[in-house]
Amino acid sequence: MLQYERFEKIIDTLRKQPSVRVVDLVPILDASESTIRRDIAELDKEGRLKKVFGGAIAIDADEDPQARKVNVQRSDVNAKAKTRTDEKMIVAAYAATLIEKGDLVYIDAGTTTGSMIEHIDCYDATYVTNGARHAIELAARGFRTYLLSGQVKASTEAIIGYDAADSLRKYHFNKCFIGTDGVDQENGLSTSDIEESMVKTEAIKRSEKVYILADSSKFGLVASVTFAGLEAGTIITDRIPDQSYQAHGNIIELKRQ
Amino acid sequence: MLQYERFEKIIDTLRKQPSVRVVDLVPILDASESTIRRDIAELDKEGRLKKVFGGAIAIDADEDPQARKVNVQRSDVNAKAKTRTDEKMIVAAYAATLIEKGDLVYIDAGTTTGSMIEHIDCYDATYVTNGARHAIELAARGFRTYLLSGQVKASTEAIIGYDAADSLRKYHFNKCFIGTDGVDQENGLSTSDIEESMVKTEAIKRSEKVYILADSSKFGLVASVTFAGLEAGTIITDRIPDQSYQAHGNIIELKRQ
DNA sequence: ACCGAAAATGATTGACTTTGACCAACATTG
DNA sequence: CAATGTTGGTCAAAGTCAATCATTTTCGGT
Repeated sequence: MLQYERFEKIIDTLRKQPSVRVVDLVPILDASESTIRRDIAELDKEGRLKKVFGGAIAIDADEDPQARKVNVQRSDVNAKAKTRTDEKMIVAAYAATLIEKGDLVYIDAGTTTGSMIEHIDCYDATYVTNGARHAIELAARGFRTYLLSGQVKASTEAIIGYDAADSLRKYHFNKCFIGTDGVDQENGLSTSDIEESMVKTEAIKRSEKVYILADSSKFGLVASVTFAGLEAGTIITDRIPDQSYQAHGNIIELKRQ
Repeated sequence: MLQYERFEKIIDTLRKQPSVRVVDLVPILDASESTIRRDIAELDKEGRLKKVFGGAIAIDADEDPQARKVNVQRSDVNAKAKTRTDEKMIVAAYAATLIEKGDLVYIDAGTTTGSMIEHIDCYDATYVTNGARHAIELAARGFRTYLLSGQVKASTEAIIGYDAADSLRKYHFNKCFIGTDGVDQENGLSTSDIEESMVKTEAIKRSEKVYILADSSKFGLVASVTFAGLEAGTIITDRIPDQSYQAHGNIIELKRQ
């Protein structure tokens, strides 16, 4: 392994935990204690971590690193939630009205779909979601709520991966509401996480009616992984920025210019 | 554990409670009294806490330093007016130290097990839980976290019922940490919700080592549904109120009378 | 492709630091 | 005042460190 790789792995480890011991790094880096000590000494000299007896601690030691980490990740979610609030809310509020008596509904994790929850008023329906926080809110509001199993992704509080996609297989939804990071003519609907995309794809496959929630800022964007084509469902948006998308015909534009 | 980690944990403990005794820190830090005394002496020298006879007290930054001095004089660790939360915290903090490298750990939903999370420092382990809030917190702190599938109970934010118990069946845990509403000689371990009890029973069945977290107030109580006998696992408590329980032999009592 | 210098690595070692156990002295409680 | 809990000092054991050296890898020059 390259010295550079070890440096990155050490720094990366200290991003995930406040401190690390030399001996704990041995199996991670597959290098001798001597080498790791030299690495830590070098990184300390560069000011990228603080060397202490027995190991190293992440820089900015004054702060409580645990609290800091939680705050950082929470603010990830919060920051995204605050951007384009109005547009998202218009989209979310309309989507919520589509839920009808007796529906089995899937609600994708994400900020836009999360905004739906406060607008939902159909108690004679069952809700399934992969958003841990969504599930808590839905249950607190008295809706019959089910959560998927699987790994929890910290930044979005979503259940993702193979396990989550697999636990979707028992359901046959009437309607599903899916968020997206990008809507593009050529590349369809895309998201930044491949494990999230697996869940979205599976949910779409298992639903009679598919609604994609995308505020106008998402058009023209392409994220890492395409999880479906534009024709996969009905796109709900506040405004279509580019008329060429209308050729698809399955777009609901809420705020006509 | 690095000296730095102990420092942080001591300071962290003092953020949650105004004072702490040396002997109470032993199970939390998994270090000897000698070491903890040295740590407290060092932290006192750095001005991050105030060393007093028997333990340490927090230095409240918001307070007027003059007033603080008065408090220092008056405040006596040995005049312990501990609340129930303190007892839960002692139990939870100790339980967290039991998690080791490579473990596959199950953490039951509930407040006592929830208190464990802030004390967990083993990043080389995998965590499975049926607590939606627990999963969010664990993931936010950077732990590899999995959530069970199933219905979400609003009042406890727990995933419960047949589906949850079923989704446990794929796992084989090294350790599980289970909360309980009652610990009784005759009626064993009990909880108030039959659907929660199903999950607890299944988790216990699927774990090599079983830890029951029960602060001293739980002894002698019987809730609606028994989910296991007293012999099902090791009971961790702050204090055993009735010596007759010691006949079972698998009880860890953290706070000697 | 081959060579030799330079750099990186892993093992070893003696010095140094930290830790836990012990204990006699001291403080607190009832 | 007796019983109990706490303290700081000492010591041996365990853990960690930096320095050193032999070996391996990398790299530039031929």
